[in-house]
Amino acid sequence: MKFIPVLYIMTLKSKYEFKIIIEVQRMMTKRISLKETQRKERERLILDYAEKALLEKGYYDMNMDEIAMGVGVAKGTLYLHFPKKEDLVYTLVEPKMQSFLKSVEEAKALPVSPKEKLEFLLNRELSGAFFQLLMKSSPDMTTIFKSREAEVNDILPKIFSGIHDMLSEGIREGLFDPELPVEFMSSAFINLFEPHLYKEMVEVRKMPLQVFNSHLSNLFFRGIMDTKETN
Amino acid sequence: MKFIPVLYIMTLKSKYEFKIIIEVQRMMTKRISLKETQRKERERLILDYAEKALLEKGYYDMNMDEIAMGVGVAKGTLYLHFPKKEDLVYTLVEPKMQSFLKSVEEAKALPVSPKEKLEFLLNRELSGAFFQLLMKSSPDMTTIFKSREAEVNDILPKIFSGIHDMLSEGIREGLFDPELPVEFMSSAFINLFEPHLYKEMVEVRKMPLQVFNSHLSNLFFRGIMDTKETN
Amino acid sequence: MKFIPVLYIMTLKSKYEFKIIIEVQRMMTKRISLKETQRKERERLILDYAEKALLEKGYYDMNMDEIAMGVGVAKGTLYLHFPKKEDLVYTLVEPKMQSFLKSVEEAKALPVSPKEKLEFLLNRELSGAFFQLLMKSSPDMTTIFKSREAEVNDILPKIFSGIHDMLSEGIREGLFDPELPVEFMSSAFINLFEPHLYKEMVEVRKMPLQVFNSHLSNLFFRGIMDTKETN
Amino acid sequence: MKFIPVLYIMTLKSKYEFKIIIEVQRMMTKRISLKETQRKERERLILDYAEKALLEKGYYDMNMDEIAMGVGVAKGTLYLHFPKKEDLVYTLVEPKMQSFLKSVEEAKALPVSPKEKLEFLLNRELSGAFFQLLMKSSPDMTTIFKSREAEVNDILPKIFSGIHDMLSEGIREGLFDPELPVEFMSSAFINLFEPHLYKEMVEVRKMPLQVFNSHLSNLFFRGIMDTKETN
DNA sequence: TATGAATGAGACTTCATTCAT
DNA sequence: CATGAATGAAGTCTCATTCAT
Repeated sequence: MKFIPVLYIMTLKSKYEFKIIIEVQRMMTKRISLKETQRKERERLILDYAEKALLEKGYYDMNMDEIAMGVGVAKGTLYLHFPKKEDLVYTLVEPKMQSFLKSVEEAKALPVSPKEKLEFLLNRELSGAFFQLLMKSSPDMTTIFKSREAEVNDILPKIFSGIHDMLSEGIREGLFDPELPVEFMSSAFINLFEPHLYKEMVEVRKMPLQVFNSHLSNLFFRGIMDTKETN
Repeated sequence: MKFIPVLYIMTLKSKYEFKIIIEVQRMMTKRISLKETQRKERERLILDYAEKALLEKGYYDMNMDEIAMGVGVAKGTLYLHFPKKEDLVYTLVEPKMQSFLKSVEEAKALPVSPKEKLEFLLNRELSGAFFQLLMKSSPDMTTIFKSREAEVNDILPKIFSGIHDMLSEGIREGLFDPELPVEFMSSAFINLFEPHLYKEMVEVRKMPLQVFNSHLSNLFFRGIMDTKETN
Repeated sequence: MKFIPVLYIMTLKSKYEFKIIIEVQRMMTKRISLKETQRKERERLILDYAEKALLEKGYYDMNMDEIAMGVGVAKGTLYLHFPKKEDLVYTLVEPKMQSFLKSVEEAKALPVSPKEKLEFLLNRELSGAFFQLLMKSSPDMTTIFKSREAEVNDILPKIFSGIHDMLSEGIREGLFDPELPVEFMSSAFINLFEPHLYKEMVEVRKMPLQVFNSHLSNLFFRGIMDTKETN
Repeated sequence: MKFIPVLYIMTLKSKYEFKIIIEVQRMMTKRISLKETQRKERERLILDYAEKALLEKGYYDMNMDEIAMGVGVAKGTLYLHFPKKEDLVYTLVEPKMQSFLKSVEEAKALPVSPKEKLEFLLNRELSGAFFQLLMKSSPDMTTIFKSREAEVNDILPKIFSGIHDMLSEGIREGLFDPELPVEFMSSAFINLFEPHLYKEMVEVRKMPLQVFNSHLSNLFFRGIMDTKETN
């Protein structure tokens, strides 16, 4: 059992003491909980809460106090897991970049056409992991990532070159317009993961994800298609 | 005993089932009570220092840096106790107003003559709590308390009307001069708490408080006495 | 003719220029206006405006910008007349103290009873010059006057001792209660000039000044009267 | 020509007769125009520097000290031009939104096909003013603009609906794929202004702007083209 | 190990005062 | 002389981070 006191006193005029306990129980208390498991779990909780906060408020408006309170741990505990605010955020972003990279590599390895490879990537990553790109795009993140330049520069270029390869392959196979520079295509492809369109269509207008994906994929592939092949 | 737990849950992750127990209790656990005691002590230290500073220098010339330094804590610590400078000062003034009001009400309830009621009030409050009136009188305070208008307007009018009532009672009973407007009397009575006279006589010239009080009370009651009654 | 541009632009969205001229004409353009006269006049305007501001807002909430704007001169011009904000305020207060002192001395010299002397003083100064005492009482002023200690200490003691003398005279003549310390009486007398009572009665409740004065004088003199004389 | 003189007289001494002349005129007097020019110039310098800082570091990492230093003025001077940090940034963003809106309206009014209208818009605004969208997209900006909600909500919806109209027109004329929701198209169109692609291609890889534009326009219009019309 | 009170650097902003025009 | 833009010291307040318990 764990206690999570979440307390926000608005204007306390009383001279008396009080203690508020919010008792949080897990849905299933399986008791397999070794210390390390607990640690991981808490880390998960922190990261989940932080992700939401980051997306909603941005790096600067999300503060450590709020996260500690939201997760139900002390601020000090946060710092046991993540020595810097920056670390917390980077820990959030890094696995998303890794997962994206993994998807890129899986896509590349598929025994299908380049177009289908890219569509696979789009389907796989659209719904969740394009997070990092949002992050990378925010000017804040640029600042934050400066201190992680080495690590970031290990992952992102691999992602870009993977995409680049699939697009080049498509050009070589006469599928994609050879007059469009590959870099242009790849940047535009990356842009598809940009969260605004997704948010607007899927979250606000409730367009089913599959429909959204198919529109997006149509838009892009028609756009880069080699139209001379139809002649 | 009165408990005011004000709970404001901001955004709790919802993967868990919540059971909320609001357990309100007096200081019992040693650990907590110790901390809480320390907290109170520190708050006392801050308030004491701030009161001195406020009286000596006024609201604007007293600055948070100086208070922090004087108390021996960091600036941030001050803000842990009092979110705004204003709050610090208001916390200083509010209990004095409350105490004054309480004394007024006690005085009113006494089964003695109006004159004795007012004398009781004078004796009770002269030595300490007339602070608020100094405050209210300074033009700064008027400005500062604008944001606390509601609270101030809850207390002060009660004080004034309480005094007004006792004076009216005295007039009806033929003790006080009916030709003096009650408002005049009550303003003059309030003026007795003005700290200059007190400071000069009691603090500077070391007049015993009781002597000071009796002079003051003499001065006032002779002043407002209905002299025609002797005819 | 003089131009006083008083301009407060709220949210200017226009890309165009504009100039606003407020032309202020004197009621009677006597053209006797030597430079020095103009200078004096402006100084008068500044002081008048500053006095109002000081009374309404206190020392810190009244700012030089506002005064300059209110008077219709540039901020720099203010500083030609008064090198420091402090100087401006002191220039405001000083003549009031002087005038008060003069009245005290006139009162003392009158060939009438001490009570009548003090009543003369009350009548003379109540309506205007008790200003300085308000000032002296505000904690701000204490700070400000620190830099003028020498000057202030030249005037105020004379005032107090003048009043002291008249009261002592009254005691010697058997008019005032010999059991009340003279210092107590004099402080209480000074307190009569405290502006709250005046404001409340005369300004808010529109009590005629003469009535107010007579009440005040009644209150005080009955209060300090030697009641044994009636025996 | 439009003049917006907004006059707010705060408390003018009333011993004088006033004649108020509101004389509105264009820059004529050399002196004033000189000063005004200087003012404008300095404001330009500040805005330029701030824009750079904002783009590089984001709202929170750009600080007023740094900008003042960078521009070579004192911090106070900054606040002479822009009362709040927010104002500085909004002043940066607002004209870009306005210019974009204007371009949208011009585009709509052109006597050409919807596709050509949108291409005109793309050509016109790509190189400079898509700034606002970057801004609007950053989570910070969402926060910042909360205080300007009214103003922002006056401009942005007009932009979106203008684009929406041109796209709908295109669908009606059988140019654009009727199976793609207009909202999808318009969001995708807006996305074209997203600065990453531009930066990468034009600024980093030095692709000529016209080439970049033509690629972009190709990509988009092929993407949304109604392909069934060729049948 | 977990806590949360304490810290203090640093951000924004104000305003008395100066000074070039 | 008069002006008012420019200055910068100083104040309030926030929040990432530390550390004694």
